[in-house]
Amino acid sequence: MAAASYEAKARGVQRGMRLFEVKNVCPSAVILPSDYETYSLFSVRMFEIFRRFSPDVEEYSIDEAFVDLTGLRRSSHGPYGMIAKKLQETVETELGITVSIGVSLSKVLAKIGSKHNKPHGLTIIPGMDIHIYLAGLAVEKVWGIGPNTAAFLGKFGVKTALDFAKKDEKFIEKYLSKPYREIWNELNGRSVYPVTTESKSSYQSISKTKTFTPPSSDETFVLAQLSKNLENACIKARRYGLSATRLILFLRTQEFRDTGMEIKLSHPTAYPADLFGPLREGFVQLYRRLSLYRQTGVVLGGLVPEIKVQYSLFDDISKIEKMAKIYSAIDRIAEKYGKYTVHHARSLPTKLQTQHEGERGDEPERKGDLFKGENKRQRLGLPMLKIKV
DNA sequence: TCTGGGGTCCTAGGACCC
DNA sequence: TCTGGGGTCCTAGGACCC
Repeated sequence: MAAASYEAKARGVQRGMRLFEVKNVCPSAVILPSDYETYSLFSVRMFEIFRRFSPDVEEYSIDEAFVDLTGLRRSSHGPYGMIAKKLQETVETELGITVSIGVSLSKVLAKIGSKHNKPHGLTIIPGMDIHIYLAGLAVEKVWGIGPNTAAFLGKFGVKTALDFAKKDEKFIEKYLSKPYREIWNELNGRSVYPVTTESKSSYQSISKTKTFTPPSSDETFVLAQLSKNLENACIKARRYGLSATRLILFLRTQEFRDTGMEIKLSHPTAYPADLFGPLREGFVQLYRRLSLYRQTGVVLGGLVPEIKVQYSLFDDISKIEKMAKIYSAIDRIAEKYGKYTVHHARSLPTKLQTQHEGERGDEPERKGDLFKGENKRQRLGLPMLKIKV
């Protein structure tokens, strides 16, 4: 389970729960498959609204952004809080969704503000009030501070965000690395993280993993899972016009022991046919017959734009071109008839083992299961959007 | 959080070179 | 041949985020 409504959360549903657990805690829960396409449409519209208020918008994730309001009070004829309020109202009227906003001197403080009051919150943290908001906040709730760092800081009596902010520079320099020094500055109202406007150029890596229940020690089955991971990762890479120069594969056992390895590729590629060989070699080294595996994963790394791929004198160009043709045909078929219309025989043995009920299938069940006269968007009850194509 | 899936960045230490 | 100093690049792994 990836996300829960506020109502579900109130009844004890938590992020990362498995579906049967959700049903145990909250039998009346309505479980829906995710619909990334719709989220993306809202996301694009939301960022577009933000940009009406300021040109400096950092699209941080699909549902979050940083907006730099510095210097805009003049043109907006009002304080920052008022600009934020207007921004919030605009999103609500145009998109029919609520957003929570934090306004402060730095990104880390703005984040704290945005989480302070949800949903539909608007929290302004001026410099003189920083301590108020930090005092009641556990240090691990601060953006960038996780359980490990919180545990470490706890050894020095640092429990709250305020405890951390008040530590002197000598302590910070002595014990903490760059990211935490930066957070420390941000908490003290000194902005060190810029709002970066330019959208992230591209992926650094593409990964595909899959957990299967029950766990398996079947060599053929586990390798097939990896092959399928690889195929899926390659599909995504090709969609973004990227080729990989490294292949990482890993296996996770029932006991959550991970083993993995990285393989450097002789030339950049996004074709499974090029990668099954190395994948298999890696797998043979990792696989232990007596282990029970619950997850496989593949990461394509060292991604380079397809265009820039240089072939060496000794590469077989005609073979490469043939491969390109085959895969572009496969991609077109997949687009037209669905993802798994055509796939490699190597991935076939994933069907050896029936998956437990209630586990995710390859596609959300709802897709295609529409009533007459319905389309996906109407069914979700979404407001009509003007979609730029 | 008794454990789903997809990402990013930082750092220490080794390899290699002059 | 051995030793010392310094720079760069790469990799594994850690930590964190949505």
